[in-house]
Amino acid sequence: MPELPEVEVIRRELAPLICGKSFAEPVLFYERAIRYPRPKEFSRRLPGRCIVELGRKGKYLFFELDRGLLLGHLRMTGKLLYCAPGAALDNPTAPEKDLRVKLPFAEGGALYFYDMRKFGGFWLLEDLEECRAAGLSLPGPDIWEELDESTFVAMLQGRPRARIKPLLLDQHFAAGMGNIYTDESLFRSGIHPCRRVQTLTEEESALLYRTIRDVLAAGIACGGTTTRDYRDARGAEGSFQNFLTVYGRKGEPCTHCSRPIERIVVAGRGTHFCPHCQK
DNA sequence: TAAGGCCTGCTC
DNA sequence: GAGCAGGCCTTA
Repeated sequence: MPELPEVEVIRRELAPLICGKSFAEPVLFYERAIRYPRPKEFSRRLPGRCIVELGRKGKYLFFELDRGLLLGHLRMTGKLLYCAPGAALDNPTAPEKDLRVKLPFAEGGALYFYDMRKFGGFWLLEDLEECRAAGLSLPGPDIWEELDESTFVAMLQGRPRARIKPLLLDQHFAAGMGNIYTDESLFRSGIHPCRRVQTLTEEESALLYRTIRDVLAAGIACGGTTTRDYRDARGAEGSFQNFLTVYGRKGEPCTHCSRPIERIVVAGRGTHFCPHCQK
């Protein structure tokens, strides 16, 4: 599922391809993928608006327009594929399978939004003030772009009672971490996912920050993690799944101590860890 | 803090 | 054929 590295890979691929282009009339195959405003209003307002810049905050894509802002979120199974003018769409499955929205450009070419599970969607805002009306609560600081070590450690100190894994997954605390990269970061830091933040030493908090950065950097360098559905904007798979140490490896030997990896449920999420190496 | 809801396809 | 997978919102 797309987490920060996957969304960042897509952003980097798409930016040079679509910046400067203007949207034409969208084609909605699944209207509920348009979260705000109403689908008809969305289709009326979007055409003619030009993409100035493609940004990212947490797992949201920010299409900054000459007027307003288009937000996109892929949730679990969303894919955003770019098709150049006159080229065949390089969809690994059938062209129509799971296609929810087509966003054509006036200059030719189009973005295709696929989403098997229909969780992802788009919000068209005139400005950031409109978020509340759109039912959006914007994420906290991006953990890759907007937080340095001392800030992150101080933020942790402000949440002493929280358990570390649910806190890392809280997008309002810090944006970008999902289940896979959180489990990997905690294993590589030797920290048990259920630890209360107040039991972490300052050294452990700092190590966790640096480990998170290393893991996210590796994920980005690998083009993301494809456990099942994820594809980048060209339809290609990532390769970080080949370097996972705990996620999806229940029962397999720990890469460090060879004892079996365990899977428990923490705050409703499947959580993979090594009980021997993570304290 | 925890749960339910949104979804579909795969696993048991 | 039920239950699980999970990001993020809402509700309790």
